[in-house]
Amino acid sequence: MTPPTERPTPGQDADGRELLLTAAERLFAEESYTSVTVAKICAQAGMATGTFYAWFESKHELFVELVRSINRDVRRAMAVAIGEATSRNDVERLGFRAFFEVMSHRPGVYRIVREAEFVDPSLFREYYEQIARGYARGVRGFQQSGQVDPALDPEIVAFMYMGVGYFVGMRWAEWTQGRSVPDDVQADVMKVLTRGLARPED
Amino acid sequence: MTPPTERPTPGQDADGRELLLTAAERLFAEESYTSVTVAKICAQAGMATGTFYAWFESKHELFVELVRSINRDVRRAMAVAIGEATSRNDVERLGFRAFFEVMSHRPGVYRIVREAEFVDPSLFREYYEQIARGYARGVRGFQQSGQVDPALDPEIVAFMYMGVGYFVGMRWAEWTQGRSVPDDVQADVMKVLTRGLARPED
DNA sequence: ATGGACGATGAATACTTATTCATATACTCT
DNA sequence: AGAGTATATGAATAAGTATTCATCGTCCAT
Repeated sequence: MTPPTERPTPGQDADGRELLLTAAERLFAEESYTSVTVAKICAQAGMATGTFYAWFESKHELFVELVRSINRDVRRAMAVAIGEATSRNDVERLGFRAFFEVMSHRPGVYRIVREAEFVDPSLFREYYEQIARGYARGVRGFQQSGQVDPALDPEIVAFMYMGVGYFVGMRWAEWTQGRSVPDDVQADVMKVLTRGLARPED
Repeated sequence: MTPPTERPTPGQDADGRELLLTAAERLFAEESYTSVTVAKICAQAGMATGTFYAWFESKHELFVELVRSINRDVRRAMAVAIGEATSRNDVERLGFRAFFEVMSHRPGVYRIVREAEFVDPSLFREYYEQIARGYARGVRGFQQSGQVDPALDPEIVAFMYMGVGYFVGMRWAEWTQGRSVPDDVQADVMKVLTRGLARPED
């Protein structure tokens, strides 16, 4: 009824929201939205079922926040990895590597993003459209500096990037035991994209 | 209230399974597995709830059969479209076009395939691994005939194809009103893949 | 006619699960 | 110590839904 304090206590005050989000991530990474019950999340977080509603309005609200926080983490990890790099080759290589690394180190985290399509379709679109805008901006820059064929539509290229990352990540970071995308797989992906997007005359 | 007998589907014995599968496809294309109830499927198919279990063991069994039949349909449509074509350019162009056409003409059908990941994960993997094997075989052939860089791993290329088809199809065949992938989008996709997979010396 | 096979029916069952609420605990300030 | 506040508890509630079952129609071979 009374919503919890607007801003979580600044320190590491074992915020109930954080606790629940962490517990939920672990569970949603393995099981579907439907089969992960509020009771299970609370058990995993070490609290009673009713406490859930002191921190979240509903199971759905927690899921939305979880997806948004994953989005932030992935974007930040890629931005940090890319750092000051500016050449297309470096940016692409470091970006893909960071993306695959998140998928490997937080197993199943991307499964959650995928399931968002069925839990909250507009959230799912929001997620990918935001990422696509960022990629398209990058592509446009490379077109201006002559590193990408200017005849290509940046949005199409962005969706191609995402599709490749999604499927290759799913296959090698999630479907295999090693749970990390091997270097030679990344190398082949880079090779195809490097040649595929280059200006024709090169 | 209901006509005397269930209307015999033209040309076939009025198989309850077919009726239910068709009704279910329409519903699953729009709503999630959870929110499509057995009662709704039966209402859509024009039969009473209990009748469902005369034709299927469970809601889950119907879903599995639906995904398998979509898989067959997609593969057949692509095979028919490709026909006798043998050049890489024709095979790719016709294959992608056929795939996007299925997504456009049976709106939401691919949503069902995607949701399979959460309803029955092994079914989902089975689906994509089967398709990947087919694509990889094709890629290997093109490598032998010198139309694809022989240094690339066919399985990696297959997953890249699938990722691109998946995301581009989702964005242009499902997220837009027109609900069909425009020719210039297909052209850009083809351009990138054609160059990206070609042998380096070309 | 008639028996019975094959479906069809839809109310009843059995179970699951999100959410609420009356109550308890812990901690802070005076 | 006592009042006040924030958070925790977990049993009870309410709603939803897959599946079952006793019963009913329709058709066809005898």
